[in-house]
Amino acid sequence: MAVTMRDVARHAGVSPKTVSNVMNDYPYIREETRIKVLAAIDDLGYRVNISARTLKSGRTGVIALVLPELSNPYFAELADAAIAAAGEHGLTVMIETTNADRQRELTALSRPGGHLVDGLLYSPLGLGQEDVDALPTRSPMVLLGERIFHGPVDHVMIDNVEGTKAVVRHLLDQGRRRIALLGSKPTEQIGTAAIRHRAYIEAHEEYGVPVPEELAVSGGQWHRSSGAEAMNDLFSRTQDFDAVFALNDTLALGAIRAIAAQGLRIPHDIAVAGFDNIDEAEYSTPTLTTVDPNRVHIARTAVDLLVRRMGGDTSEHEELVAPYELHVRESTVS
Amino acid sequence: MAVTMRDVARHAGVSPKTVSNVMNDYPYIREETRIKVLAAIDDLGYRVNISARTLKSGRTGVIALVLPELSNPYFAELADAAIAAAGEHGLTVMIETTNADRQRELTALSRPGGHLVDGLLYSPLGLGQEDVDALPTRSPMVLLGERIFHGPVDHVMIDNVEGTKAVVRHLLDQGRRRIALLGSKPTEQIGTAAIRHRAYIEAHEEYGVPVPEELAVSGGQWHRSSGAEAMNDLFSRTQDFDAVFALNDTLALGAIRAIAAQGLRIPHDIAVAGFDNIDEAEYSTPTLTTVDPNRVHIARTAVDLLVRRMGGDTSEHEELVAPYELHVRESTVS
DNA sequence: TCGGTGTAGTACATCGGTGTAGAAAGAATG
DNA sequence: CATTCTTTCTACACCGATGTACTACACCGA
Repeated sequence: MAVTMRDVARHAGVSPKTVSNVMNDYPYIREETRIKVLAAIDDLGYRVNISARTLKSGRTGVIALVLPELSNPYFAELADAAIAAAGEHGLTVMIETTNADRQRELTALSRPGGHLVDGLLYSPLGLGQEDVDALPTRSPMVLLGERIFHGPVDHVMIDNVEGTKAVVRHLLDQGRRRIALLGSKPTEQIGTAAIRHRAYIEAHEEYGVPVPEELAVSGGQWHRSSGAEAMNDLFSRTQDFDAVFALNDTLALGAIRAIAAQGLRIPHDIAVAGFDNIDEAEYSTPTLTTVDPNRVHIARTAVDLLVRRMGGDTSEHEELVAPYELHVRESTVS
Repeated sequence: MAVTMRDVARHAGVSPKTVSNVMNDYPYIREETRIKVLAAIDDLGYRVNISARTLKSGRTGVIALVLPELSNPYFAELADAAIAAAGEHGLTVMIETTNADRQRELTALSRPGGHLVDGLLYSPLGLGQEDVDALPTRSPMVLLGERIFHGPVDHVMIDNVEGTKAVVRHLLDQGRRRIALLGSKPTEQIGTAAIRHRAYIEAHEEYGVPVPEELAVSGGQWHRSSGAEAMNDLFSRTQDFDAVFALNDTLALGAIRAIAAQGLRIPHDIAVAGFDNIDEAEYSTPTLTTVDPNRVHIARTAVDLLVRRMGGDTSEHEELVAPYELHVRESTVS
């Protein structure tokens, strides 16, 4: 059996509550006693039982991060950033993946594990605005991503509109006039794809450049493989385009692969740009022009907000947008 | 305040214990009573308090996965596989990252969260054989990786020796005779780097090819950036090599970048091979020849072992090696 | 009729901490 | 000297579930 507070108390010759007080930095403890207790803790290798503490105090020191999958570098890097940010608050992160499945995302909201965590960072991909009522109004939670808006929770977003416009403008500035769009989701009115798609159209309109509707290709799961497939799809229909804007970096990297396989040169024949600025974008061949949504900022902001809510802050819910940054690399300029 | 078992019991007109019995599928319950209780649970939206259950039963349904970082795709993909494997057993995964820092890896072993998890999947990078005594002998744990051997725990390993030999033999078979080694750690006697380095030497010896000691370059953190730097290092010293074996894929991808920057062609001038078979290896330009250590197998094996131990199995500790697979791609053959 | 077995449910203690109230001792105040 | 305050520590109940032990009843066979 594990060592308990009782054991420590006996060993130190004090009451269990005094041990508890020492552990929780209760101010009125004689230095001598504190040392005695700490020594006993050390001697016996005592560790608090979080479950017991939780039962009484209601706190676990754990927050959950719910996201689609870690295989996607964007989410992996976001998770790393969130873990680091949580660590600064002394919190541990429990990661749950949903594969972007709506049902699994919904159950993640009501898991019994809900009792085990103090708060939730929630990044759904399968939900939609109609699920807004499923969001918990009482337990602390911060929403990430673009599937639901104006929910009863704090929300940290990527600056999709301005970020997308910046990269599309950049392509237009390079003289590209036939920019294919990779990864669109024609059936969806909401979500990241729809928002970026609209911004892509708006950027065209600002420049008075006709929107090449026929160059929009849907791209499934936004993996590398979908990027390559979508690209090959497009090639089978037309060669009449001089740039590709992929809705995320993995799509773009898959596309680069497919373009190279056609024997075409990037950016000379076709310029390619993505979105996310994953680590890989800086080391691909060619390096990838992309928008950095500022993961570190997002993670830190989200965790800070969550911590505030966990602390009982009930002020108005916030909707925050992280500042983006455009990184111009080889795939669009030579 | 949340709904408790008492509330449900009162609502259903039974004792709290009966509610507990219903929830735990205790066989001797009248169908009528069961329905009454389930209805009450539904009515009140009751969810068990895991902490309370844990306190009494000692089980949480959560396992921890300790690894260096998620930004490294190898670990991210391993984590995904582990989460999936754990899910099949109804377990949730709590991920903890250590940045390969020895101290943080050691504290991860004794965190208070230790009470919160039923078992531990542990993948250290900073520890060494001298830390073998720090491993817990009592709580269920499965060791991953190559930093410690013959510990008091189960151990699932990559087939580093045969995997490395296979890829080096492949390079030699292609007629390459001056194979640079990227990412070596000269100061370390143990660990993945040392094992793969030795296997690289052995493969040379099997073929009677002299080992080009001067072509071994150390590579820090095994990131893309370190790969590029190491490669540039090497170029600044010599051009007398016709292949590069990078000790992992991210190093290899960084190296590919640096080689391309020199205006050299892959594999014509220099062949490149890696280790890990991350998703990216299949979509890089050129695609990367590499060894697949079989993450899915590793994750599933490790979780299965852990579940057995959590179930109280105290049989002899196992050391298992996952079967590797060599993937030959463009970076070594044209 | 009696005892044995199986079914259905309950009472109570308990897991390991922490909040609350308060006791004991000495210091400060009037 | 009595009173109040401060510091230090303790006793006890309780968080919410579950294991153990027990009651009660029905049914069976002898």
